[in-house]
Amino acid sequence: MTTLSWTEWRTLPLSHPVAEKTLAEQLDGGQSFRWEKDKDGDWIGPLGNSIVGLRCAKNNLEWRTCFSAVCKEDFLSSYFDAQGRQAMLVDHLPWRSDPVLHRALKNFPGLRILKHDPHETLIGFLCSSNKRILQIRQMVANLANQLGEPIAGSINQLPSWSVLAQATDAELKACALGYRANFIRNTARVLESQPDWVGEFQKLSTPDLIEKLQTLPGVGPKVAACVALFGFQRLESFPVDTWIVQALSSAYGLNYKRPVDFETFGRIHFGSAAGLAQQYLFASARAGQLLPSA
DNA sequence: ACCCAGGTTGTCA
DNA sequence: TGACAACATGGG
Repeated sequence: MTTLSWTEWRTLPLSHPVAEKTLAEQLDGGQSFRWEKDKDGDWIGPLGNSIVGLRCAKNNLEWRTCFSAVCKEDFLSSYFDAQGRQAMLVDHLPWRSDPVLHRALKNFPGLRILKHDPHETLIGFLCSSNKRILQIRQMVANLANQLGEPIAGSINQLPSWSVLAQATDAELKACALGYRANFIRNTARVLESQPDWVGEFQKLSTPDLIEKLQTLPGVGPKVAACVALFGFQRLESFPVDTWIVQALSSAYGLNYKRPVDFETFGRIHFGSAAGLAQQYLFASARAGQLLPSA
C-alpha cells in the first residue's frame, strides 16, 4: 500500500455554504457509497478517475487531490452544484405551506443531490435491496477491491460491466453480495454489449428512463428511481423506500399500502424537484428529526 | 440465537 | 392486479 501524495488544501467556491452535518449526509447518507472518513476526519473518495479529499472549515468546503490522480476544480464544482442551481429549486418547494418539509430543510441546510456517476450509482443500488447503508458500502468496496483497477494507493475503480459479466462465482462470492450477485452479473451481461448505455439512457425522458432501467435484472421501481435521481440528476424522481413510507405515513397522515401511491403523492405535492424534497425527508427521518421531538 | 435491512422476483389466487 | 414467501448476508 503506497501513501497518497496530496496537493495543498484549497477552498471550493460555493454559492451557498455547507455545514459539516450536511456534507456528511451528502457523502455518507445513501447517495454515494464510496466516501470514507480518514483518521483525521477528512473525507476521501474516488471521483471519476481521480482521488479527492474533502473537509469543512467555517462552512467553506475545502478540497485537495492526489498528484497521481488529479481532479480538476470544475469537475468538483459540477459534482457539488457549486453554482447553486438546486438552491433555487429548494426555494420553490412548498415549504412555506408545509411545516414538515420546512423543518426538514432546516435540519440539513444546503443539502444537494450530488452529480454521481451513473455506473457507480447503478452498481450501488443493485446492492441495496434488503440491506442497510453500511452494508451496501461494504459490498461496493468489495467489488472495487476484488475486481476493480487501481486509481491510486489502495483505492480502486469500480469494475466495468464486462469484468462483472465474466467474474467467476468465487470472485462474486468473495464480495459478499448474497443473492444480489445475480442482479449484478445479469445486469452486467445486458450492459456489457452497450458501452454507451449512459449516453443512450440519458436521452430518455424521465418516465422512459425509469421504465428502461427497470428492464435490467434486479432493478425494480425503487432502484430505478434512485438511479434516475442520483445517477442521472432527474430531480423529479421520487424514490419510495421504507424510510419514505414511514415518513409520509407518520408526518402526512397517509395510509396507503402501495409504494406507487406514495410516489404519486410525492410527485404531486412536491412537484418538479420532488427528489430533492425526498432527500431532505429521508435524511431527517433517518436522523430521527422528521417530527418535533416530544 | 433471533430479527431485520434505501427491494426484487416468482408464484398463485 | 394483489398478496406473500423466498432470497444471502451480517450487524445489532
